[in-house]
Amino acid sequence: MRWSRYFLYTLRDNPADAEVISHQLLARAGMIDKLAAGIYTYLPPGWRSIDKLMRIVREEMNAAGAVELVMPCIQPAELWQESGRWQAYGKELLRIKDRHEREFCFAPTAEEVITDTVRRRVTSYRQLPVNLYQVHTKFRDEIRPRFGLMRGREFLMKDAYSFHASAASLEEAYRAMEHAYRRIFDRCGLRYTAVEADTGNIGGSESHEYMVLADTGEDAVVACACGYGANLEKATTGRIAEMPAWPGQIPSAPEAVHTPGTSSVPDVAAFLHLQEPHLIKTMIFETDQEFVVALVRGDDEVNEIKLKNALGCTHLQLAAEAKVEQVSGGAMGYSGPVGLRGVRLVADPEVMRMPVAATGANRGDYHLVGVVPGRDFAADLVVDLRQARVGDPCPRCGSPLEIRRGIEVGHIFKLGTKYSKAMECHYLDAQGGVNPMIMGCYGLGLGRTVAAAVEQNHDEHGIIWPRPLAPFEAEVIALNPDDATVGQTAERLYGELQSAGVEVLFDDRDERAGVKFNDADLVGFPVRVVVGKKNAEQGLVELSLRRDRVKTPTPIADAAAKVRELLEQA
RNA sequence: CGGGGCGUAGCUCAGCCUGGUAGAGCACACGGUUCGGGACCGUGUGGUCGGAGGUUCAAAUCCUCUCGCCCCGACCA
Repeated sequence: MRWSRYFLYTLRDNPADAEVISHQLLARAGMIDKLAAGIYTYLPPGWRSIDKLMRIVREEMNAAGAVELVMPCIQPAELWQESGRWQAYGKELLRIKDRHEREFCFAPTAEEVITDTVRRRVTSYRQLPVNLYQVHTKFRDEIRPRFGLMRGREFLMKDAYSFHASAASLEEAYRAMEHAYRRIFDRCGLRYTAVEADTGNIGGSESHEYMVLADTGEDAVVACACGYGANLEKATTGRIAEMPAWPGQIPSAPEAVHTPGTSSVPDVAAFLHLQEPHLIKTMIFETDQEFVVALVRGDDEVNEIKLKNALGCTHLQLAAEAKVEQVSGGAMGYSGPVGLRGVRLVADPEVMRMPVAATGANRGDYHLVGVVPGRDFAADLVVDLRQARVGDPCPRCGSPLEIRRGIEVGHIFKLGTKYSKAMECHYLDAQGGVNPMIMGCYGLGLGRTVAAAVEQNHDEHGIIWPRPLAPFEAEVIALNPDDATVGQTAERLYGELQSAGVEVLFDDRDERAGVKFNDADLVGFPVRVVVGKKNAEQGLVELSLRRDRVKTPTPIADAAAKVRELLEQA
C-alpha cells in the first residue's frame, strides 16, 4: 500500500478531549475518529489492527471448539422481558421503537437471543454441549463514556455462549475458554493477569476477568505472588490482625460520651484516645426496597459490591443525609448499631470478632464507648463486607497482598441456569427427564484490547505496536522520491517485501524527512526501511526496529530478507 | 443523575471580564528557496462565533432557554 493512495492522516496536536495515552495516540496516529460521545469510526489503519486481533480471536475460538455465528444487534423487547432483564438492566440498555411502536433494544450482550436460538433447536443431551460465538458491535449507554476505545458506548466484542448438560461439561468448556483467552492475549504480546471477579448483573457463579496491567486501568486488582488474583470488588483476604488491646476495662454497659463536632473515624478515635480499629464504622445504605445498615471495623471500608451481593439487590447506594437521620434517629456521622430498629443490620465478621468497641450513639454529638458486639447488638447477617487493602494477608498463602491497576479486556462467566430457566431452554436427559441447560458466557473487548496494547506499548514518540496487532508490519520511506536512484530503490524494496508477504506501507509522499520519520514513529510500524540519496548511491538502505530505533545500514540486495529477520524480533 | 468546565477556520486555541472591522499557529492552494528528525519567505482559500430567543443604535462578547462535548463521583467487554 502506498501512503499517497491510502487513507492515513496523522494529527500534530492531541485532540482536546483525549485524556489517556491510548486515546491520544490512536487519534493522532489516524486510527480512530470520534463521531459522538463514546462512538468512534475505525479509520483504515485502526481497522487493520482490529481486524488482526479479530483473526487471532477467531483462530483461538475455533481451535477451542467454538462455532461462529452472528446475531442481530437490534433485538425485540419480548425476549428481554422473558429473561427479566428488560426491567433489570436499567438505562444502559438503549431502547428503541420501530414505526409500529414495537419495542426493541440495541444489544449490549446476547444471552437472550442465543438462548432462544438454542432452545428452538437443541432438545436432547445428545446435542450438547454447544459453544457459539460472534464478533459484533454492542451498545451500552454508559453514563460516562471516556478514554476513547477503552470505554466506548458502541464497541466491538467477541461474545461466546456455551450450553451443557452437566456441571462437568461446563467446567470443561470454561477451562477451554480460559486457555483460549491466555493464547489470545499471549499472542498479542500483552502483560495481563486473570483474576477472580464479581459476576455483576449478568449473573452466575464462577467468573474470571482478564486484566491488562496498566496504570491508567479503571479497575483495581488484588494480586499475590502465589498466583491469587481478584478484582478488588471481589477480593477476600486472610484473617486480618486483631484490633489493638482495649485501653482499660470493658464496661458492663455502653457509656454515652459527648463528642461534639467529631464524626469522622479518625477524629472520633483521637477524641476518645482510641485507635481507628477500636471503632465500628456504621454506614446506612438504601436499596431498591429497604434501608440497610452496614458495619465494618473503623479502619476498613465497606465494599459495596460485596454488600450488594449479600443482600441480593439490584440497586444500592449510600443513603442521603435526611434518610440517615430518619433511619437512625440521629445526625449523620453519629450512627451506630445499638438500639436501631426496623432496619437490617449487616456486619462484617471482623466486627463481630471485636471484643469491645466504640461507635455512634444515633444521637448528634454523642458516641457509645464500650459496645460489645453480640451483647449490645445483634447482626441480622454476618458476611464479608470489607474492602481488601494493600498488605492484607493473601487468602491462600497469607503473604501480603498487592493492589495494581488493570484494564478489563475479557470476562468469562459460569452462568448456570439463570437464563435457561427463565427462558425455558430445556433438554431431555438419558432418562427422559426435563432439565434446564447449564450455560457459560465469555466476552472479550476488541477495541479495548487494542487500546490496552497501546497503553502498554508506547514511548514519547508514539505507538510501538506488538507485531501481531500492527496495522502494517513494515514501512518503506523514500526520503526524496523524485530522485531516480531513491525512487527506484524504494519501489524495488516495496515490491520485494510485498512479494515476500510482508505487510508493508510505502511512504511515497512528498514530505520532508522529519515529517515522515515522526509519522513513522507515531503510527508505530515495527520495522522501518529508509531509502535516502547518499545511502542508496552506495547501494545501502537503513533498517531499524521501532522498539529500539537503532539504525543499521544494509545492502539493498539483503534488505528484504533482513526485514523478515527483524520482524521475527519485533 | 449530582458537582465543575468548554463550544470561535479542518486541528490546537486567543478574543468575551469592560458590546462597535473575527484573529494566531498548524493544515490546505500557488510561487520561490530548502530537503536525513514536524523548514523558511511571499501570496491566498477557509468561520451562520453550537442553536433559538431576548436586551441594545449595535452582541462572539450581556441575559434566558436549549443542544453538544469534556472533567470529578455510583456501572461494565
